[in-house]
Formats: sequence, C-alpha cells, structure tokens
Amino acid sequence: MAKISIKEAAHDSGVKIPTIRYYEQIGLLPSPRRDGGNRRVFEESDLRRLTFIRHARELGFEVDAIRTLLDLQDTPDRSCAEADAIARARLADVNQKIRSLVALRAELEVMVDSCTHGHVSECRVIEVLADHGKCIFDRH
Amino acid sequence: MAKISIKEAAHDSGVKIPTIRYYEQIGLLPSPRRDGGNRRVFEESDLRRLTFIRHARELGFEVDAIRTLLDLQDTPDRSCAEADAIARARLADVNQKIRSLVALRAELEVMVDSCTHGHVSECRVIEVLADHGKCIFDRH
DNA sequence: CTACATCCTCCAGCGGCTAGAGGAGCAAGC
DNA sequence: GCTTGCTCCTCTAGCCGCTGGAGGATGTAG
Repeated sequence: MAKISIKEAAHDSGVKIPTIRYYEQIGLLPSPRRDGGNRRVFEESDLRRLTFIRHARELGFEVDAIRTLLDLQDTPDRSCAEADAIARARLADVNQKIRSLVALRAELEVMVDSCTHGHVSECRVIEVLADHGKCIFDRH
Repeated sequence: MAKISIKEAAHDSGVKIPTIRYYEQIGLLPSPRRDGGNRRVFEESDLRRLTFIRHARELGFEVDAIRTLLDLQDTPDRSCAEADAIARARLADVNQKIRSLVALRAELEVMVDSCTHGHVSECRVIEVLADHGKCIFDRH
C-alpha cells in the first residue's frame, strides 16, 4: 500500500500525471512527501482525494467549488448546507445548459433538414447564420 | 450608412468592441479602412459578417468552423456540402452533450434529493463524489 | 480651452489543463 | 562497470476565445 508512484496514482484515480502535478500546484491536493530521488510518494488518502476531484470535475463542478467541497469533507461535523447549495447551484446550471442546448439543437435541425444540397448561394445553413431573423427562436 | 464606428458596429452586431478587434486580429474579419485619426471605419458588409459570426458562435461553432463557413459564403457557386457537414457535425456534438448533461442531471438530482440536511459526515453529496461506486451510472 | 468620450495599441490574464524541453535517477541486462 | 530505457523532475509555453487594463492619441461639446 505504501510508496504509490505518480504513475500508479494516475492509473488508480483516473487523473493524468500532469494534471495531478497541476492540482498540487494550485493547492487542490496537498503536496505529497518525496522519496530519496525527489519523487512524489502518494498515500491512500491522496488517491481518495484525486478520485473525488475527478468525479466532481466530470460532473462539471468548477475547481473553486471542489475546493469548498473538499474543505467541507475535511470537517465532518459541519452542516452540509453548503455542499447542498453547491450541488443545487450546479444542478440549476445543468438544467439551464440543457434548455439552451435543446433550443440550439432545434435550430441546427432546421438548418440541416432544409439543406437542399445545392450551391452555397441557396444554402439554408449559411443563410440562417447570416440572417438571424430566419431563426426559429428569437431570444438570442 | 457610411462611417460606422467600432462602437456602432459593436452595438449593431452584438459583438463587443474588444472582440471585434480580436476577430480582426485573428483574420476572421477583414481589416477595415481607417479614418484620419487612425480609427476603424466599418462597412455594412462588416456588420453582416459580424452578425454571422456572433450567431454561429452562439450556436457553438468553433472559430475554425466559422472561418470555413465564411469562406464558403464568399464563393456562392460552390456546393454547400461542406457547410452541411459542418452543421451536421455540430448537431452531433450538441446531441452528445445533451445526452451527457441529462445523465449528469440525474446524478445531481439523486445527490440533492437524498441530502438529509444534517452534518457533512453523512452528506450524500460529498459521499457520492468521494465514492464513485455510489453513482447511479457506471459509464464514467 | 477644458472636459470628457471614444478610440488606439500592446500586453496580461482567465480556466483547466496539456505538451515539450532538458535533465536526473533507477533497475535490468550485458 | 556501462548502456538502455523507463520514469520522474522542474520550468515554461501553449491551447481557446475572449476580456480587461495601462497608457496615450484624437474628436467633440460647452
């Protein structure tokens, strides 16, 4: 269990090597101790932290939010209201993003569906981009 | 109609002033002529181009894709197959993104729904992030 | 003639990595 | 011992698509 190299840490956590170093640099991961050859030696706790970070990043949490979540995790007797709020804010973000992507998809679908595969001069794709009035939505 | 200042161009096109200069710098917008005081003087065609760019950016097209689309627009007798392909690729992107955001939303919803508003120690939000096995999805 | 708005150029910074240069250390095979 | 090849180190620069600020020139109104 001891003497986890950066390569192993990367493999086990799913975070790439330069990214691990980057997380250390920005203070998201505590600086691990070094062995005789100045190489990083990671602990199990570092792996857990890296996995936490990776998962949170996959869910789209920003590094600052993750920093707060990690701080919370380190003080287990505090109220989890803050963690809850961060997750809710993220959920709201995601919902907003889904809504705008769905609208966007509709617009792109009209574009490609009405393409007559002729010349650029009568291309709906170009036309719609050029003239926003031809959009099916007017709120952007 | 003549003598459109950068401020007017920004207002009319919806592209911010520094962004207009940036687009000129990266060659997305032709360098406009200058007046006596070295100020940019835009034409109607520049406004159309800027609007085109803004709309395409809003739809999530990358600058390189927009460059190609603009080139196509400038040569109207070419086949629009390329424009069609770019739009289709973008549509596929958007669909993929929607799928992953919907999955993500489900995961976030489980998180916040099962929050008991107690202490961090039994916080589901933190827990799910820490242990990916608790995820409802296993494909990330 | 002053005040203020607008413009100019140049350069640095954002987030979140990612890649490359240039070098050190370590284990295994000869 | 010596070489090969892998891993590791630090440091720096680059990616995208802007955005903001410094410091200065010009234009316009009162």
